[in-house]
Amino acid sequence: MTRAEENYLKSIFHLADDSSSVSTNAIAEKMKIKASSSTDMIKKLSEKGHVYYQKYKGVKLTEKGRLAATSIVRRHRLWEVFLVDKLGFSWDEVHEVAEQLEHIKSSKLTDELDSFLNYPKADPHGDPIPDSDGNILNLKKQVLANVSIHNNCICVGVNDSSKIFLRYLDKFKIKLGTKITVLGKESYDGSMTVRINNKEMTISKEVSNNLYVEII
Amino acid sequence: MTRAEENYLKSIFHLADDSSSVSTNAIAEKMKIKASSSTDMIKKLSEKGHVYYQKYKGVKLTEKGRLAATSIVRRHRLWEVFLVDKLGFSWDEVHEVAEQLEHIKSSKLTDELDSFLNYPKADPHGDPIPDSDGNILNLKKQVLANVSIHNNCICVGVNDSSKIFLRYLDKFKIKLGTKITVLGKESYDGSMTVRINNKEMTISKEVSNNLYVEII
DNA sequence: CTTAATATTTAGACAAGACTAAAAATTTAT
DNA sequence: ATAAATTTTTAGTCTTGTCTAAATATTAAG
Repeated sequence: MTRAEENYLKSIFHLADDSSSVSTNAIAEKMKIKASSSTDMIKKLSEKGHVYYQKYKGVKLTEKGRLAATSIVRRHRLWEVFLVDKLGFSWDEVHEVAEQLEHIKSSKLTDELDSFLNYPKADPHGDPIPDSDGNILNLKKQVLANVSIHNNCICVGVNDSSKIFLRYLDKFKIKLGTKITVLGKESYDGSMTVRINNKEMTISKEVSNNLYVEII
Repeated sequence: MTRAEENYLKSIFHLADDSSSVSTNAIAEKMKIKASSSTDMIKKLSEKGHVYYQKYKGVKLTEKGRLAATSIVRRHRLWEVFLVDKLGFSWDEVHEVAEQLEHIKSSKLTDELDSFLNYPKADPHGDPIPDSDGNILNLKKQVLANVSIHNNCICVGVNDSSKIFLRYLDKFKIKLGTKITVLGKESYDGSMTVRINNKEMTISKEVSNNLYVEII
């Protein structure tokens, strides 16, 4: 599997949440290449059994193709966690580097990394990390603002990755995996009282709208 | 700088310890490609100012080329340390994966990794890690067997990377950076009494011949 | 010092993956 | 239902990095 092939599979995967079919044009647009190049490669992927393809009718991943794609997504997201958690990258600096790291081929590497990171369930943007069999947990990721009172949840990502917001989070030591308990909500301004790191604090609607959490 | 170009520079660097010149044939042999391919690429590298090249006379790295080469070597060796120290790879499993990781381009990544690993001076094979300016510390790496009595040294690598030997080292918790004090030597069989991890032990000539250390 | 052996380069070809321009199929609109 | 607009595919070209076969330099041997 070449790097180019991997990128095509990944793009198709991202374009087709459900198992709907994707046009060669849509692929080209996403990958910022010309449609003719896309058509060419799709033919190759089809011959190799990674996609179903009928002229003018678009493509769908085969099971084999889906597995390859989730494997790439798994690597990408694990590396993103690594960069943020271990190397102190901010949540908006990771994508470009992870685009490169995702192509490193070594299943031992991927699995040891997973273990080293303590089997994270989501990347820093809150997107779920597929397991090594290609299963993707449907994280009921939601914005903190929507969590109702008395619920416990963990931080799984951000909606806003601006420097200012990330600095705010740093200041209060809110990061991936941080546990948050919702203690109260103020209907007047939407502000919220929460317990984070064993300290109570009040956060604005703006903040709670930009924090993704998963209820536990 | 393409991946292929990087591999050529790395090979030239490894072939020319001193600044002697390297034949296109030697490069081809090292890289397991044909001599004609090597000649072709050398011409390109020469045009780009990475090597000095005169037909039939071999090549030398320019300062620019040397800098690029050490940067690749730096990345390779840092990743090797990461794989062994953090992900539990054994010392003979790392090379192939590091060959891939060394091509990831992000100076932030390299420098943060260096910091995360606590600025290691040598990779798991005892080879020195260039700094970000391309300086290579001349580690006076030597086999433990040659260290004389009363000296303190730290383990910087192995000469034998067989599973059995590595298992032996694991058993006694000897790893990269482990401090070793030479307490005595037995001239009869070359065995050596040492203090490792605050415990005295005797190691055979076979072992001390296969452990690289640096005197401190 | 001339020839044989060896090392190196040149010339021409090929696969991968991209491109442009043109042709063909499909969809939309009248 | 047919022409116009749009989407998709085909055909041919280019670059990168490799190869084989042939040509040319260099080195070694008598």
